Amino acid sequence: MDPWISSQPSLSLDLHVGLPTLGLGRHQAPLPVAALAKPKVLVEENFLQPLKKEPEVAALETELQRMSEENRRLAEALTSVAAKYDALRSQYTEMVASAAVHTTTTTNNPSSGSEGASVSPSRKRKTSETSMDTPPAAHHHQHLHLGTSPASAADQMECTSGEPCKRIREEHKPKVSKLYVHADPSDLSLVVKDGYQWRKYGQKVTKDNPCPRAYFRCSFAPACPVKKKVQRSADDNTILVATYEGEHNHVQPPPAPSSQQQQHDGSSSAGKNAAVTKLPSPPRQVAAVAPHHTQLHQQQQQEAVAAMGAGGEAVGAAAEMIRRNLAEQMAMTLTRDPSFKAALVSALSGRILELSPTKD
DNA sequence: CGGTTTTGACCCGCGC
DNA sequence: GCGCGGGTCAAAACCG
Repeated sequence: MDPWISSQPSLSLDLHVGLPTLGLGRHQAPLPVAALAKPKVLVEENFLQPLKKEPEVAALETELQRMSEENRRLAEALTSVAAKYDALRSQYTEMVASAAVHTTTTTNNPSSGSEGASVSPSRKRKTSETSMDTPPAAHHHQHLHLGTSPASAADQMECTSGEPCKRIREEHKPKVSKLYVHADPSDLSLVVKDGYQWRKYGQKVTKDNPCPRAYFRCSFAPACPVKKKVQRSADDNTILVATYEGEHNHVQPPPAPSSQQQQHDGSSSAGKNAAVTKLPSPPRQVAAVAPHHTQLHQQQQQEAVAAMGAGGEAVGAAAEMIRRNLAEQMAMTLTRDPSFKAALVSALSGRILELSPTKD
């Protein structure tokens, strides 16, 4: 999400009050020279101030620094969240529009009915991700809104669609999460950049989707149980659906040291998938649900703080990292917040009612 | 040369 | 029990 945030129009929330806190690190470089040149002057200047105000001013300055830094972070985070929300909303609107077209033309078997209609209706087994009974947009709605536990969302779908809730087996399945990534439709590779290193071990053409599904294993740690399935959405082939199973038992592999902008492409070690990195912009994360990411971001943040404490030139990068992770966590927290979800659902459902001309 | 991708074959669970 | 379909294996090919 990172580089495109900077390209977003500023919300002008950064008041720029006080000293440029993050610039302090950079300003510290020339400072020692001046300090060495005339350290006394600075002290004397302070002492020339009225004795009454001196501690107040110092305290205020400190407070101002802290506030401005906090303000800056919050502004960044807010910008990120707003941009994400905007992308998500536009994507959702697209899906709703396409789903409306599908549902008005065919009530059942919305996926063009080419393959699904030819087989018997009971030819549906696991209902792992795309069942043919419900409009595909419904799945997207579920995953967009119930990001944290799509498995339970699937359960809910199963129950609401009239079938018995026989999903007990999935209870003890590894954690399943889905990630929707906007990708170039001309790009045939099924690579989703998520910061981890993956090794492809299989590819299959599934029945309900003409696009093949790729199977990946985490190759960063040999014992890592996480698996990933990537497949293009049946309705919108510009969307890659990555399904994660399990949780990583290791930290996120560090980004390539030279190219910091590619930090989320852990699978770029192989030569061919460079096609994905050629995307004009980083893949827009339409709906991200990867619970394990939060921990890793926290860890990254701690590392960044540690790097910041070390000082030097890493301060800028560390601060950037902190802001980035802060924004990530805020977005994650928002998407996890039930009240936020409820508000989002109500807002979007209102939007649906507006978009759909007449249904009842 | 080591790691990754490709791809056909095989395994296994589920519905009938 | 059989067939279908998803998931995995493993050998060959590929790549840096």
